[in-house]
Amino acid sequence: MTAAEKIELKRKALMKYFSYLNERQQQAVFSVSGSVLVLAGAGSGKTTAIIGRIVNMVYFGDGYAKASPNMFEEDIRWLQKYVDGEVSLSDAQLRDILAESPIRPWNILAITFTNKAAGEMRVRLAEKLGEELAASIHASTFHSACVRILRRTIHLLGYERDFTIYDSDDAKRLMKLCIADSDVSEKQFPARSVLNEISRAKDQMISPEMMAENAQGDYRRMKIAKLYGIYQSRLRDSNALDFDDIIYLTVEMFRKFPEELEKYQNRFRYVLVDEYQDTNHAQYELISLLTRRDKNLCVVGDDDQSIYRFRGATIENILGFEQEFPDCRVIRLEQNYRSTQTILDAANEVIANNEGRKEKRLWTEAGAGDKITWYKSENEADEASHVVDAILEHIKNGGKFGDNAVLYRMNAQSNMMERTLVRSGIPYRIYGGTRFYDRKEIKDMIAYMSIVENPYDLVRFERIVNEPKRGIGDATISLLLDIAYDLHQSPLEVMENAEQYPVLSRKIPVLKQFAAMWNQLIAASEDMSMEDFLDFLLEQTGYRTAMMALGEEGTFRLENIEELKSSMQSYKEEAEEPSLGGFLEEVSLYTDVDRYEPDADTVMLMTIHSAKGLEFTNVHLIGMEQGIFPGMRSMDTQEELEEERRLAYVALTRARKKLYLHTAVYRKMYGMTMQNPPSQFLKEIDTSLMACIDSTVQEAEFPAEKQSPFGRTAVLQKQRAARKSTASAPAQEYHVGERVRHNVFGEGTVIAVTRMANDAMLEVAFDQVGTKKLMANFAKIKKLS
DNA sequence: TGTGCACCTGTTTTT
DNA sequence: CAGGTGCACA
Repeated sequence: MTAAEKIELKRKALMKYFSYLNERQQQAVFSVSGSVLVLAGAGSGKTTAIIGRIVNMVYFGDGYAKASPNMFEEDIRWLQKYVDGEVSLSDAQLRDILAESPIRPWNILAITFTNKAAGEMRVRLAEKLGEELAASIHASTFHSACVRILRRTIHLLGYERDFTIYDSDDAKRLMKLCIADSDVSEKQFPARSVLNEISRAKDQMISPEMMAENAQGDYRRMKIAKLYGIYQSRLRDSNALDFDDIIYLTVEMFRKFPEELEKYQNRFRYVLVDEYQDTNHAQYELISLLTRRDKNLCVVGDDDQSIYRFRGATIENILGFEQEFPDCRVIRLEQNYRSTQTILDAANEVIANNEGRKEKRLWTEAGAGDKITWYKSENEADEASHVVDAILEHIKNGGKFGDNAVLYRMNAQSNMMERTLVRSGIPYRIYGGTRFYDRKEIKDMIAYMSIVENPYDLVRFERIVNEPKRGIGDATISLLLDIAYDLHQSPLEVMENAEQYPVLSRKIPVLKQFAAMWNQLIAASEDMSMEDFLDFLLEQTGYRTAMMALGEEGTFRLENIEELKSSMQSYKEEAEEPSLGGFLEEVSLYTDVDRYEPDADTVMLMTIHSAKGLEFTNVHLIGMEQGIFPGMRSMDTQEELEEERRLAYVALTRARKKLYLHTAVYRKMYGMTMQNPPSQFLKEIDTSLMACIDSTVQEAEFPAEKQSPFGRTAVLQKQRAARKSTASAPAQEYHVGERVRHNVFGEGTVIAVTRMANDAMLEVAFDQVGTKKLMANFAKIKKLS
């Protein structure tokens, strides 16, 4: 056997090992060294390929590209048998024969955007590689990776190691304080938009000084640069970082301290970045610094799914990758394992209208499948009941609620949908909106715990110093904060020494009292479990008493705080060295998508943005109208329109089997009724892929229809459909004791009838599923006579 | 300092 | 329509 043949044999064995992947995915798996761009279309088995790639690196190293012909005769025979399928070899045996300097797992850095994605990656790696090997692979988000680096090195930039992380709400509070102390008004410079500009600047690695320089002559930008400067110095005073700082400061630290960079280059010799289309410039810079020396960088992404431009993601990172890394390999994953060809055709057709993209065309072996359904409704109520109809139809055919997702462009659109689902007794969950950790009471608790950990945290201090009310008002707070800023002291110190500051004289007792409580909390935090400390805090601060006084609402809030305790418990179970500080850090980097439970058998409601990366058997896309999707503000520029189109592409490709598109002729928005034409994206889909169900009333528009022999009935049917999409008996006909049948819940007995405006609420004891409340006009129920 | 009412202004949000 | 904000007044 020649050397070339031996190498070939090794490669065949590797291909056999990874035969669960298609050819393109295998290419990605075997491209271990150098720079690699994987363009992974929606549903193309991207994650499977990434996991495979890491497994290959850890088990076999660069054994595919750099295979040596050195093998024992014995091994050759075994390998030949393995390739021919005559024998199966264990992972260990194969590694023995095939590995060429396998990569040590701790030399691999795998970066994702969400905690969920990172967690999933760790789980899947553990399945393939075993706990031990998987644990030493550094798989985390940009932000947690950088936080870890900064905990070690941030003192080089003059921050303390135990810095606090501010979320956007904290940042906004801080910015408001900055604006209040400057010579501009919040009217001209809303905190939100100033922060946005600062955020974009940090994405570009622009410092306050640089911004001021660039802004010469531009009044607005000069003022913003000034605010940026104040904001940064106050962050530093509070020993706090905002989300953008986490990346910005890491890059800055690496730029200023090459010896630190080198340490991390030695540690992370192989870097993999998922969702590369969503990276911003600073993140690009970070990756570029880390991989500058060894050049082992693999990025995976889909330019067509770049939907976070408004948050600073630059699609140019992925589009320009080949220019930045001229020797890179480009691998396209276009075979889709999720959707039907019909859905893919529609998605391909829509996205093909974009100019700035890398050509890709998704295909599948799954077959054409059902046509896409376009429901034309009269208004949003009608639209919602069409969705409900489709869901109930699916249930009737043996499907599950959890197979269905309702996706929309704006959170506000969920309202009518939610009401209609409630009335129909369909279980659902809404994702997005107010996150658990965004609830006021939770943030208050976090704030109390934060100032115990870090008394310099001015923003969290400001948040709770008068919550519950203690007679420390805005005027006092702002005086106190000014002193703290000027003396670089913590508000705790200022309060303890309140008598030294004449301006505070009238408030000395309350301030001293607060300081005493604060110190008491600090002491307690040191010798109590986290949960006990939370209870203690709730008592000492008077928060519990204040909540009790609020009645029902307060009870609800206290329940949420109780739930925070269970977060603490699960944190303690998972963390290596649990601490209050660690818990606070985890909480600050945690988001609601992490709470997504695909197993719950409920209909999922969410924005298209939050649906990215998820898949559902049936997707109901509501509000496919000009002005909503694409949104009013996105229709002016080509770039924004293309982003909306990518969003449409994401939405369409979420569906496995069935896709329902919905339009309504009239839609109430912001309290007024709008009349929007169907979305241009809908029109970009070939009509042959769609079946249209029209329940609008259009007599005036089609006078010809009236004259045809069937016209009258057609119009009548439409009118009936428009009025009510389900044929149910009028409310007044239901009485207690009557037997009814529900499409989903089966038969049952009416046990209560509550009359309402022009409907009635029924309580029905169903034989199989127990008692349900239904609106007589909306639920699909029928009297059994 | 705390409250209530008139006014205004509305995308999307992985960390 | 609805939540957030600013301002006037107690």
